[in-house]
Amino acid sequence: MNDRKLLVTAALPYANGHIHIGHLVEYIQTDIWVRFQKLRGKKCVFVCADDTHGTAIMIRARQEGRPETELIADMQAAHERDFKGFDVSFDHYGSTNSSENRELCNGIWAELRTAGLIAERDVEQLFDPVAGTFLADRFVKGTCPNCKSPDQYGDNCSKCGATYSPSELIDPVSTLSGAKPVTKSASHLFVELEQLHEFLDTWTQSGKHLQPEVANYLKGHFLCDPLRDWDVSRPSPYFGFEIPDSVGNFWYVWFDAPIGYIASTWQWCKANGEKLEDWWKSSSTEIHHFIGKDIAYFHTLFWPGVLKTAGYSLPEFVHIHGFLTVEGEKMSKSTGTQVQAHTYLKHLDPSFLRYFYASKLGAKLDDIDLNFTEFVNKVNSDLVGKVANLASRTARFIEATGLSVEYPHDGGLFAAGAAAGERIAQAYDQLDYSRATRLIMELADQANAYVENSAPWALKKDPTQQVRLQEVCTIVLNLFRQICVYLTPVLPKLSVQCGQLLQAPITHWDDSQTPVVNQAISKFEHLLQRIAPEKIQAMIEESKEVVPSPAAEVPSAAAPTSELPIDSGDALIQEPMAPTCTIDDFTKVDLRVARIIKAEEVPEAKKLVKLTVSLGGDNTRTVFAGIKAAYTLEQLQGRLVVIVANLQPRQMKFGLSEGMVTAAGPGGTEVFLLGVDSGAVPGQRVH
RNA sequence: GGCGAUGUAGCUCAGUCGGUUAGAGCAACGGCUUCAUAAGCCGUGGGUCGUUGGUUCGAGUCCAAUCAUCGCUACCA
Repeated sequence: MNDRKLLVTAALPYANGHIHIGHLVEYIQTDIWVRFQKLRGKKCVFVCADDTHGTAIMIRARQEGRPETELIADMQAAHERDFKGFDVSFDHYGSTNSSENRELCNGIWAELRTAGLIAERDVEQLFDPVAGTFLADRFVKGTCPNCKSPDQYGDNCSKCGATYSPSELIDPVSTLSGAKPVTKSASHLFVELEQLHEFLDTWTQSGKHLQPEVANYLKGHFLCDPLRDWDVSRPSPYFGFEIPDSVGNFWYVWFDAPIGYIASTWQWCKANGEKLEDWWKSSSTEIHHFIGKDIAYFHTLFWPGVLKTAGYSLPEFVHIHGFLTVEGEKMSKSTGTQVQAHTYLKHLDPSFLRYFYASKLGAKLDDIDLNFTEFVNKVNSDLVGKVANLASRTARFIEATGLSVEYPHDGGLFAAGAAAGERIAQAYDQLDYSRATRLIMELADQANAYVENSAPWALKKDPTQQVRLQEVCTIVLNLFRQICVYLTPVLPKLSVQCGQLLQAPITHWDDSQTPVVNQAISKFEHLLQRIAPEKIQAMIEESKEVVPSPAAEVPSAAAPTSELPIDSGDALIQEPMAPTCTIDDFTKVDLRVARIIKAEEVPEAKKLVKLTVSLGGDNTRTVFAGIKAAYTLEQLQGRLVVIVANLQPRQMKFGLSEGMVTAAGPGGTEVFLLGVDSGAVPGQRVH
């Protein structure tokens, strides 16, 4: 079994955004596992690539006025820089936009055809005549055909929950150009996954390839019903690979993305004189995918189905991890908790995040939380106070003499540490890094206690104890080195530094089993700097996206300052301009100033607040607004707002809503009610 | 509301097959030490294992119900 090779992949980052600390959970988790396997002497190859295709890339490139290839090249360079900065050490980092990937897609496609899994049928889709492109569901808005709610996306209604195709929308509008889309029929290609149902049932439920929670989830959500056909083609124009036997059609990005794993391996093979078959079509190679829980479906149903059909090896295991929360909440740009990799690197040592994640990660797919207080405490206490301190408090004593010629008696400490190695290795192998780090810290505690009891600083002052001093330091530095060996997968830099200090590089896990003796040592230099809490603060500040607070908005409107803030164009890109409307269209909408006379909690609702607004006199309305997370009841009580007064009342779960309160912002805590300058009174119309 | 999970010390978590008095780290408190980056060592306090019921000689662990929290989703007119 030991000659088995490992091929490891992490999910392919999409070329539409930068790497942030949430992504890094996965890359660090995977990198630790790979480094561990290599340190144990396993043949292990770690490949990844940028995921480059799809409508989003095409649109973005257009907005930036440059070719897609330029956009994806820039983004890939940024991704690789970020990964390097965090010591994520891919053996090869490719791109899904490669000739290898195209060739593999062709081959796999042919196999799917031969197996009779591909069906073709027409799909009515909306086409934007101005932008000259078919519109993905998210690029179309219109009125729900079921409940007549306006401003709904193309696939389902967020109001009544109806699902439909974009072509059924009433008065559809392209969010790209604002043009009225036309319905065009296009031929789409589907993979009939249901034909593989039995195989997928067996594979996912075998208990060997997936975490039990995942197998359970698939069984309850997908495998209990017939599997739906998968639409894997998109009509031109589309940024991707054209399907060879279906001119004008391109593979959907999710078809060619996982094939990118194989393509990247192939590129690695070419560069290293290896054969792809040995890695993807051989029982002597175990394939391990590491992914987040959001893309479980693709990797556990569609992907095994494709591999099986095309004659490639199936993954030995798909390791699925949870998400990162920061301070107990989802990452957010406005609070600065969605820290980008390059921002982190400006302020903090990547080793710290690697260690912190390791100390929190288990094999389950629970989310992990980054609490900054805990982060600072843990890193400073464990890495600096315990581990680095071992070298720091002994190395200088024996800079002149070096290590003892023979390893002295240490009361069995080194042997106990060596014996712990198998338990630590097992924890790493099972992805239980929190256990591994806990076990390692026990060793550090014992080593520090040994320093305390041996009191080298006292020995130093006694000229008759110089040999003993050298022995004690030899022991402590070897315990330190043993710990560094065990931490090598997590902290490769510390491992190298330790190798330099003792002039004995750490190259194998078994370096933990034998002490280094009779050896000069290098001059001691600090290995790690403690985290100053101010650095965290600075990092968060830099990560905050400028979002004007409601409080700041009012004075700036009343008293314009001489310095205008620089506003990014992100909001407009996020939600493109609606098509031109006439003044008649506008006057159909009756906007009125209203006063919130009562704001009530709706206990069962997560987002809704029940408002009673007055338009003056006896004229009051009940309005439900999705602003619970952004405002307290006290803040709402009494204030003036602008409402859409002639909106058709809507029956909601908690009552009838007779209007809409206007607000800007993406939602959640970022909702900003429109206010009016003083002087306006309820009932006045907005012109 | 649907689906998935999770509730163990102030915080983050471990707790194997049901078995003695439920553990660790961090934080807190007291003492010691001064080699070390305000690091280290020893000690102390702190838990009705969410709640209720059940199975059992015995339940943190198994079963049922219930409550709470988190994620996705629905409800943002």
